[in-house]
Amino acid sequence: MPVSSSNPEILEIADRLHSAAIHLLRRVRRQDTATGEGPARLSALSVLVFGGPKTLGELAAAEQVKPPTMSRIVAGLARSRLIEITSDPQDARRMRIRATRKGRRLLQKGRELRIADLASQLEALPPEELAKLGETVEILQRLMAGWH
Amino acid sequence: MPVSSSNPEILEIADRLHSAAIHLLRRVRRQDTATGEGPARLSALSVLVFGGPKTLGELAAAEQVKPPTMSRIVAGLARSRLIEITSDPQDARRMRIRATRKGRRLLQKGRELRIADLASQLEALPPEELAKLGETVEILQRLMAGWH
DNA sequence: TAATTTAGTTAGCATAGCTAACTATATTTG
DNA sequence: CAAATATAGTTAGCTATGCTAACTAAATTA
Repeated sequence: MPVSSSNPEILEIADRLHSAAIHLLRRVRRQDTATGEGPARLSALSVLVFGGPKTLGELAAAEQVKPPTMSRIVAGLARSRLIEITSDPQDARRMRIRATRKGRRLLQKGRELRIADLASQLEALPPEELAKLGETVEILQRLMAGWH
Repeated sequence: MPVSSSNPEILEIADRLHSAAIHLLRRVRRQDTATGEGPARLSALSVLVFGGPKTLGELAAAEQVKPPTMSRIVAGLARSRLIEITSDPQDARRMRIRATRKGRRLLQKGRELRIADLASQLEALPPEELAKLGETVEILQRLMAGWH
């Protein structure tokens, strides 16, 4: 299916959606400095907290990075005691990586800062626009659940 | 107004919106490798293409990075002939930085790849949901225009 | 004119991405 | 069953991107 066949209206919406996502994340990312961890570590930790224990390879795939990159991210998280590593008894090559209580707490705190910042901005919207936003985001989430 | 007073409904919407933005950008970013330039350079170039010529300090502020960081990003873009640097005749300390034709072409190409990818995914939506998405994104854009 | 402020650079550090080459463990196959 | 192959992760070494501290040069202020 050639993408160039998209009609101009869809391209216009895609363009605005793309731009909105960029500006939104640029804004909320400013809260992350408070956690003391870099973006790659926070993102990997989030996968572990919300997706449960993973091997290094699974984590790398989820984050769309190569294994050597994830290897160092995991090393950093382990050094900060945010994750725990055990070896798989079925396969000694694999590592079992999971978030520690400290890791879950730190991620939760960082998340709350981002969400609270965003929510405080959304408060400026009139109720009916807010409701519409909520419905639309659900549409988007359902759509994106089928991606990859 | 303390953010912690946001009602749970707004927090829920903020959370979903945040998550949707993350997954959307993670998806479209995969197109960027085709440009041969890194994310910081593409983003700075985008500011120049859509916002017109800037000084280094203005660029750094727009990208929310410190001047030394932008200094190297600009050096990289100049080495690839994507931008052009002249000195301000009014103030010899300032640099006037602008995108070259090559820079505009490269940015446009990368943008098209992202937008086309996103648009092709949006085609799966029924027309009325697509229309609703378009309206909601406009609401978001108006809201975010007043941020910062 | 001298002091201060402003714009940008340089040096040096940490994080985050990659590929190529390696080790160690599993699996497959002759 | 032993040898070949495949798989999981690490190490080494490169580039890019973020920072702070300390610097140069130019403009402004006292």
